[in-house]
Amino acid sequence: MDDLTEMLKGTLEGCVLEIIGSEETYGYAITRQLNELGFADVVEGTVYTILLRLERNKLVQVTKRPSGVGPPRKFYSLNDAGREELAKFWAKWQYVSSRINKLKEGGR
Amino acid sequence: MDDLTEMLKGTLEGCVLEIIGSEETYGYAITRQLNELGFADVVEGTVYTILLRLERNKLVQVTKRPSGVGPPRKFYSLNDAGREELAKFWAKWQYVSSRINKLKEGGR
DNA sequence: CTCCGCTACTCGGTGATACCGTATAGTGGT
DNA sequence: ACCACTATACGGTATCACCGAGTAGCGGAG
Repeated sequence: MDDLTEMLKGTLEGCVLEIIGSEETYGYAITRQLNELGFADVVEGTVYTILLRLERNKLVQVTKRPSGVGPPRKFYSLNDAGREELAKFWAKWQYVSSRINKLKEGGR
Repeated sequence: MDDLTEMLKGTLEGCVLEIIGSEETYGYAITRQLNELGFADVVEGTVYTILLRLERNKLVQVTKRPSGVGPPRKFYSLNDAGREELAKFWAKWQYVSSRINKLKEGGR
């Protein structure tokens, strides 16, 4: 599958929110999860920029813990604002994807 | 539904391609179709930038015709490259939306 | 012991895209 | 004469994913 970056705009951040929401985790591991999920070309730098943005926007709680196999990890979990944002993301996704699928099926 | 613009990045162009692919039409009418389809906040300016880009990328054939109710209209139809691009768009959409839905259903 | 590889995060800069506001212009109604 | 609707163009903006280089900790191969 060739370049998906443009189509991921606005959705990748939501995916990261979902991953954090289901389990407290950290940037490097999130990148690996996204890769295994099929977003093979997503690299660390991209995920870290998203995480820093989430932190700046106060949607996550951050805890730094030593790793044992490398530098310390920054663990992220959602706060109330983050959970609200996640819910809004899925509502938008539901809305947009249903309209696009309707267009695809010739719904006009 | 609040602001969808970020989520439409990378998909709105595909939607316009689909609309053009199903019927030869012009910018103003495409905007109205998108609005009726549920993308209520998409305005003319946005559609015209997409159309100019499609033209620049040689994905469409353009014919100018008088209107009778206003200035002349530029009618767009897909050429071979445009049809190919449209097929690629739907393949990408299928790929991305299925992965995101899997993530949503807790597929990890 | 030094180099390499894997883990792990930061940050400045780039390119693509949708959006906004404004301008231009044709037609018809008041 | 003005306004509303139709119709297109264009310069500037914000946001986002991406890229590349840098920093840093740990363990194993040579």
